Amino acid sequence: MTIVNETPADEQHLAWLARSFGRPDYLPLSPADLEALSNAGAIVKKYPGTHLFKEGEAATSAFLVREGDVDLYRGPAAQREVVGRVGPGAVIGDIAMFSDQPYISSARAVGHVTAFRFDRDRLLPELARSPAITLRWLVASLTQLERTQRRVLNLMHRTVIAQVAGLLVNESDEQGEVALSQATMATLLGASRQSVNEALNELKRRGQVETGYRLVRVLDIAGLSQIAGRD
Amino acid sequence: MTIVNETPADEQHLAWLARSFGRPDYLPLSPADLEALSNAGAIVKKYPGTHLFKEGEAATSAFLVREGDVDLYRGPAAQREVVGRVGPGAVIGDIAMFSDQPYISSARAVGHVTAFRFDRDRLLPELARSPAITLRWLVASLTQLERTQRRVLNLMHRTVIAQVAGLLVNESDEQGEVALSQATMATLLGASRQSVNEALNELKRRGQVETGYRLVRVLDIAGLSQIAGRD
DNA sequence: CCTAGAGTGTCTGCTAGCCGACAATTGTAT
DNA sequence: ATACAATTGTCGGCTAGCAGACACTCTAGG
Repeated sequence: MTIVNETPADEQHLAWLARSFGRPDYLPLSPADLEALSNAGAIVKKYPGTHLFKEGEAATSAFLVREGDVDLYRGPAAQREVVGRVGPGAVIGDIAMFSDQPYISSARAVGHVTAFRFDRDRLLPELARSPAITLRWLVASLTQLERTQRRVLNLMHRTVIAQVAGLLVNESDEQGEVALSQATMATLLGASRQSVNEALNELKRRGQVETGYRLVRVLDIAGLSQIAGRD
Repeated sequence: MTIVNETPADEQHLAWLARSFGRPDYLPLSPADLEALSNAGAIVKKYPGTHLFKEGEAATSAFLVREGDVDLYRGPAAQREVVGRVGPGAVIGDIAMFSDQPYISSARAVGHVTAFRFDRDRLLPELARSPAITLRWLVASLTQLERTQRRVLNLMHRTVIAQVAGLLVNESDEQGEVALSQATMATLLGASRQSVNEALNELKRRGQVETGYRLVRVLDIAGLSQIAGRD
């Protein structure tokens, strides 16, 4: 994880994917749906460090994460650039699969991961049989599209501090903590490490966050949300 | 059309919608599909200046433009901010309709417009009956999503000149002309009018474009594409 | 307990692009 | 024709944020 200040467009693409698709609320499928789709794939368990899929492979499957976290990264394994981490509820690889394109990132199990794997060839007929589910997926993807566009705006002409605030609001866990290095946050936002650092200092000065090693603790979500602007 | 240098986030959202959805290649439906969906709506003809839908209305319908151009704009009619123009093949309003949200923009016929109007209440059952079409729509929307994200990158960290070049490449018609004011282009890109002007001058200096009143003539598409970077 | 590698805190340029302002040009409606 | 509106062309000032550099701090692995 060295590439930090040089964040080529492709890295950021990934960052985008992560930010947009990694969101757990992008869950187009209910348990009932899954029941109906049980023929379309299978549950898979992955040991830490193993891959769900790799960048560049033909996208024959999509995955719905059930348990555990998955890192999305790009580039050769040796110098991989982690670009996002998704947890239970996330659907990954569906775009590539439906669009019949190679995966644009690699997905690697962080801890023990359980996921439902949809196989393209089996899923399509199944969807043709269950239009309601297809429709649900469609609505989910359109919602996602809308959200992505909306988010774009919030990035495009917002100051780094607003972006950082937004990221913290979205990414903080139950304890209000965000366990990301400033460099990673910078990549996620498409900003420079220095700028993120500066923004964080400002927020710290205002008493809205505390920072630590690879950690940011959110103290005032309301305040941050306000800074971030509507989302 | 005064608001030019102040381009609030919402305006740009619209710009995004226009740029992303206005693209004629976002056509998920073949004539055969339409035939199958003929129960889901009806063909409508609009006189110049009339509206297909207005911002804020409940999105009960989506439209597939058949003939003529449609302006997408935002704000009160008096001081409307045109934010994009779409032609035949474009599908508009589908996001709002499927997501059950109000339209985010108004759509107004520029010339005589023929369009197919999908009515939500009739479309949904119809889609349930024709899963293949739903699936096609899904794939189209995911492709669109992917494209949008990719495009985001090209905007996010590219210089204005690169953005302008990209816009020209995408938006030029058969004669290699783009009939947009610099101010509109600026809004579309989320840049300032002045910067766009400067970029255009640079391109002109290099002999890659000619400019006129509300018009840019593309002389060297290859060159522009290269400047724009991969898309 | 030490040390190497990762991450953080800061500083000094530097520049793209924004903003406001205003003149010059082109279109359009009377 | 002619006046008014829309658009283009340009300046100068100003600021956010990037790049490079470097010291300092934390943490994990022997």
